[in-house]
Amino acid sequence: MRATVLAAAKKLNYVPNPAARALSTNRSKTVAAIIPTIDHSVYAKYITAVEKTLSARGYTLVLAISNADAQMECDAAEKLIAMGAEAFILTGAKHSAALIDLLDRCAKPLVFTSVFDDQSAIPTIGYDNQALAKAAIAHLQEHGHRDIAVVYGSLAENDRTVTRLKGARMALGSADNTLFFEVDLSVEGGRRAAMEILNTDKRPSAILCFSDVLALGVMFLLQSQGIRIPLDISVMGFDNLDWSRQSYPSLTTIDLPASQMGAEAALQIMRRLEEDHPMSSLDLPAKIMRRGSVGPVRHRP
Amino acid sequence: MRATVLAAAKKLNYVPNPAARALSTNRSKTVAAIIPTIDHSVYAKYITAVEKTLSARGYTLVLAISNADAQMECDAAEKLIAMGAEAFILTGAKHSAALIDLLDRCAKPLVFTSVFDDQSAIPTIGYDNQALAKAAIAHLQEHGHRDIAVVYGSLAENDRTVTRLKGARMALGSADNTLFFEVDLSVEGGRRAAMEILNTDKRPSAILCFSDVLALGVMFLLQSQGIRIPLDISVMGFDNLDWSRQSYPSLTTIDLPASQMGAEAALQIMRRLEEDHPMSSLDLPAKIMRRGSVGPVRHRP
DNA sequence: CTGAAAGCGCTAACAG
DNA sequence: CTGTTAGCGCTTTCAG
Repeated sequence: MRATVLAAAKKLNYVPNPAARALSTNRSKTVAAIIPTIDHSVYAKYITAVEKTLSARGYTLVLAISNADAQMECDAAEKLIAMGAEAFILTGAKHSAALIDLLDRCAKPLVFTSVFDDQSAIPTIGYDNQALAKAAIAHLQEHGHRDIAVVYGSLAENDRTVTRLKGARMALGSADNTLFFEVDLSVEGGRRAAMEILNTDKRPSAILCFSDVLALGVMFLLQSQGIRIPLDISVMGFDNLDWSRQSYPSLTTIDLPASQMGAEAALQIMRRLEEDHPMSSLDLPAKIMRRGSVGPVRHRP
Repeated sequence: MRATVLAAAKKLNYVPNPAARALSTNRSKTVAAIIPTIDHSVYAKYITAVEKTLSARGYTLVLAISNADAQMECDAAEKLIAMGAEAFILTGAKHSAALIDLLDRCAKPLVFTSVFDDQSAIPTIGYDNQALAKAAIAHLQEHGHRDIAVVYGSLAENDRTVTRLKGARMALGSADNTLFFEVDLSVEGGRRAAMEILNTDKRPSAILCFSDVLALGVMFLLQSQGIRIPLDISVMGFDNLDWSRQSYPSLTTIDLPASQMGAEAALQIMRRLEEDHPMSSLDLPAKIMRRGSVGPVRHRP
């Protein structure tokens, strides 16, 4: 009987109307993610994993782009609620109080990604940015580097960068021979930072970038000035983007578990939605990729 | 009266239920886009523009990723229809007959992007890949290059690449000293192609890549071998990704109107949906960015 | 201009 | 196990 009806439905090309179903069940099977920009491999990878994981179980991802602006993020969230999003995946741990309050009042399940924080009241699925930055500095120090420059994108709307910076500062201790450069999170930003670095009195022997994108800009500029990497200056990145292994020289960097993070966030959200399973923070493994752009410090002539 | 109700609604935090509205009006205000991968700046930019344009007018983008697989694309479209997508934006002009048939039967408005084709029955919003490839070859020829290698990603599921290749072949005429390399569309692919190129008997004086991503891999490999760009070999890309101006040397490439394309596609879809305005193909301007990676041919010693 | 009611297509609860 | 029915929250139509 059931079979005959199903067969007839198939023959008639019947497709259930999702709006009617959503209205009746009060479930839209839609989850929202808001990312600062799609135009960065690290977000692209993570969102790809979210989309795959969600759609494999019949859920739909709706995506909004905040341009790293807290106000835009909040506006986007309102729209997404109005569109029927059942849960939210936000990038980073710092968001406008209005947004958190809104999601709380609407009782929308919520996860933060790209960070791991034990203390957070809201579950965080990501990595320990502070520890990773510390590890990066330690890696440079193991190679004898004492004069290190740190390059990063805007601190204003990016708490991951702030946390990494804190970690780097801790690892560096009271060494005040460290140079810090805040630039645009872009290849051009990296280039500019490197230009400034070359103009300083005491050139650092290593440059740590909080994104491979910045590191690429740094490498391009150093090469254009005939500076050898890592012989003259070592360069280290963050993200482990696709090209970083193939670059010349290959880039020493930190591999972030972007895909795993997206999949886990999606999974936890769905379990929360379906079985009311409580969500919990997750510290995903990241690791240093030791490659060719970091070498031992060379003593100056 | 109207005002008092509106005020009360605001005070009570009333949000219309989108599912009920969709059910009642038979309109979801949702449009679907399917792209091969999100992890390529050129798609990321175009999708960002689609999302912005759509959401500015109260529409929602639902995104699916096909991994450049016609079957996955078709499956994704079915899901998207079941989710209530009202119209579709597909990348490229080549899709499974089943998919086109499906969208036709469901009477879903449809546009193709990333290509412009006068002859297409379905509106195409993009650029003339064949003409652009011709122009690229011509640009190299103007610099005296006669021995040219062409590097591109998989032809199997990418009609833009096929069209570009056709254009390049036409511009090259009967010159059979041209080398063609089909590789993975990645930095690693570019690296491999460059390795092969260096191993050929008669090294070309210029390498044209149908993506900046490939060009980056080519440049990395040439540099690792101590080959000077453009002195020893010229390199040309396609896409004009962010970093291409900052690379060392800066990459001569073709600027594709990715953002404009996304915005136009979204706009036409919405006009079609709202005013039944017929959609029409659009040939958007692309142009050669003359930069540092292409130089005059040097006669061999 | 305001108020009442039907119905969009589905699910869930309940009756036979 | 099958068949019937109420109702999800909105829009639209029609009556007052």
